Amino acid sequence: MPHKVAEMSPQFLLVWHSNTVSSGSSMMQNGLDAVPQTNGGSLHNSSSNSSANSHNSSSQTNSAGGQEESKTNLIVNYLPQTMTQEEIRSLFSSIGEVESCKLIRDKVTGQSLGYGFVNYHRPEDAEKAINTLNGLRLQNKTIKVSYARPSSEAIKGANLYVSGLPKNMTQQDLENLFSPYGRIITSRILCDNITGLSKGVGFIRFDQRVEAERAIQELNGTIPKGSTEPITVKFANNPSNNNKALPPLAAYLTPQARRFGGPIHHPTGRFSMLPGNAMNGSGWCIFVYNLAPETEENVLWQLFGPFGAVQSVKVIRDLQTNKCKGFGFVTMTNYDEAVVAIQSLNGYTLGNRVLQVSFKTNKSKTA
DNA sequence: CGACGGGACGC
DNA sequence: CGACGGGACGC
Repeated sequence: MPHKVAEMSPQFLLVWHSNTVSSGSSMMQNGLDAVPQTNGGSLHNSSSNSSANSHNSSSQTNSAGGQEESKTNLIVNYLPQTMTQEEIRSLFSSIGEVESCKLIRDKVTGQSLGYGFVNYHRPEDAEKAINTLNGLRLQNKTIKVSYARPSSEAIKGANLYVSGLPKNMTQQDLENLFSPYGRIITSRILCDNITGLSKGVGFIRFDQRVEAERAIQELNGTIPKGSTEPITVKFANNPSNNNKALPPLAAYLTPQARRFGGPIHHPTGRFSMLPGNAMNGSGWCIFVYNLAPETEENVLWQLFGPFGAVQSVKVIRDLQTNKCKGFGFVTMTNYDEAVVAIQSLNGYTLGNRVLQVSFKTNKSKTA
């Protein structure tokens, strides 16, 4: 059983909080908050969605369309904005051989739409990817990994916006209210950021458009049991027709600069501890020492992902035993984020081992 | 105590 | 009144 981050000492579990899209700037000044890990050894954020329930093996009974659901094809949601297709491939390849990988980008701007597809050769790898990568924190996001449904027109536009909910209604209450009308993919109740109290507004995403339509017909204007106010149920706004803060021209006049996270700050001459060959042109290589023999790549993703853009991770194994030789490497895109990760994770207790984390040096057995 | 990979230009 | 953290089906 591989170690999970959640099993580590809680006081060391650091999570990156930032509202800014990672642009490689002054991230060191921003706060790192210690996050008390609720026990359980799982990073899965089951409170924010319900898809796990919907994708049990029992749900493989085909729904109306009669389409067989793929057991190798995954949809990945809530990806960090800067994450590239190759980084996604790198992440999912840590589980097993990936057949194909596709990050969905805006057709005109080229910006990531924050989701993509990963298809494995083997169903067991897809299952393992869900078990180990769903809920993984990467930068300021918590990714979601679930089986992709067969693509069809029937599943599009099935997201509902619900308002007028009683303030004491829970996510589970909301699901109970809507579940008679179809298979719920995600649900959410919006809460005030400060008070944490419900805003009486939520979202329900159904599997099928027709399910959403029927829920509107049946529930819009009705008064939930125990409430006095009728709820409004309608289709959610389409994010592509966003009326958000004007996405000014400048934003996609220089998409390249953003894609690569902005200028890299070379520490040359300004610091006594030079990373030296830690920088390999497209990232900063970090050495992680004192990993347990059973360590798998996903552990490194869990450790470093919250601190910023991770390009790749590697657990070094003995060729005969296939056990980790006690160390590994992580390549991060941005120097500032790498520094914070090193400062935060060096000395971190993983299991019963104290990690040593630093920029990679030149040391090697043959040199 | 221990400690820094490995694929591999090839169109 | 309200619009997610977060553009969910191949952009």
